Amino acid sequence: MASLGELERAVMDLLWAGHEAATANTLRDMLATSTEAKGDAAGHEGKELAVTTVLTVLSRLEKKGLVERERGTRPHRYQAVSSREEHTAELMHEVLGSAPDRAAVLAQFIGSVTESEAETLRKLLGHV
Amino acid sequence: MASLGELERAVMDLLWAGHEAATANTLRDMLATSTEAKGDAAGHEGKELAVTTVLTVLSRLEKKGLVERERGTRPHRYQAVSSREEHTAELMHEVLGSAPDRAAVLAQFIGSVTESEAETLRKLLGHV
DNA sequence: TCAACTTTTCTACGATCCGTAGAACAATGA
DNA sequence: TCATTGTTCTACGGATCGTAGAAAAGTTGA
Repeated sequence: MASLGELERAVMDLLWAGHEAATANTLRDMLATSTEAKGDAAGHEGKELAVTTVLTVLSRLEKKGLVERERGTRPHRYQAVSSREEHTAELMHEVLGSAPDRAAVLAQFIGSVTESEAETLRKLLGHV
Repeated sequence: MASLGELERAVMDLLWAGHEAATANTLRDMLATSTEAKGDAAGHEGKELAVTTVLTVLSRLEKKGLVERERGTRPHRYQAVSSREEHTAELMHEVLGSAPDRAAVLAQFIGSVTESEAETLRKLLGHV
């Protein structure tokens, strides 16, 4: 109930990266130039999208609770409801929460974490 | 690229729970009775599905790499490729992996973990 | 070997989601 | 008030999923 499409994700990435509230037009331009000019790998973006397209995805993202907009200003300004980190962590909890044996999942999870991440975790858990 | 539909999930739950390889017929019966007779909350299951329906989802799950089948025996027998825990942990890694700042996500994640889970994690990380 | 039955594969349809955008409507500025 | 800019409505095509019939393939008792 919170999976994103490719364009939706691209928009969230911009909102998360930028980040102050942005208008649909700004986002359209950003989408047109982002990841472009790299000439390298699969140039995902670089398409000149119609503004209505951007507005549609923004509405959908709003409905999903990922984005909120200021309706006061005229060109509405959109921003992410939570940071990418919060959102991602929340997703992780969602995934974890759907399991009957959380401890076992955590064990499995920790088992395949890089050493540096393990170190990060140890610090975060600050075992006294 | 690994999100499951409602029925697909129900089938995986059975394969993960039961858990020896099962035939499509067995699964159909299990789906019909599982979560039924509870008369309580939303009785999700309890539908008598057509066997072909079950076979279809099993094929799709196979294509997704979540299920494998023994083609030798005649009623093919299906089983989960990995345990629910492995799968869930993998999903968590997938979610985490898509973030630029993994450490920040982990911090956020740890921040909202229950104390008992924090304890579990400390043990798993075996300080020192 | 053949008919009857079981199992699997093929094909398909409706619902929902997502990318995409035109048409229509609303606000704003001159 | 009119032209411009921004927003909402409506819609369509592709993909995924629940659902299952039709057809093909395999199995088995006689």
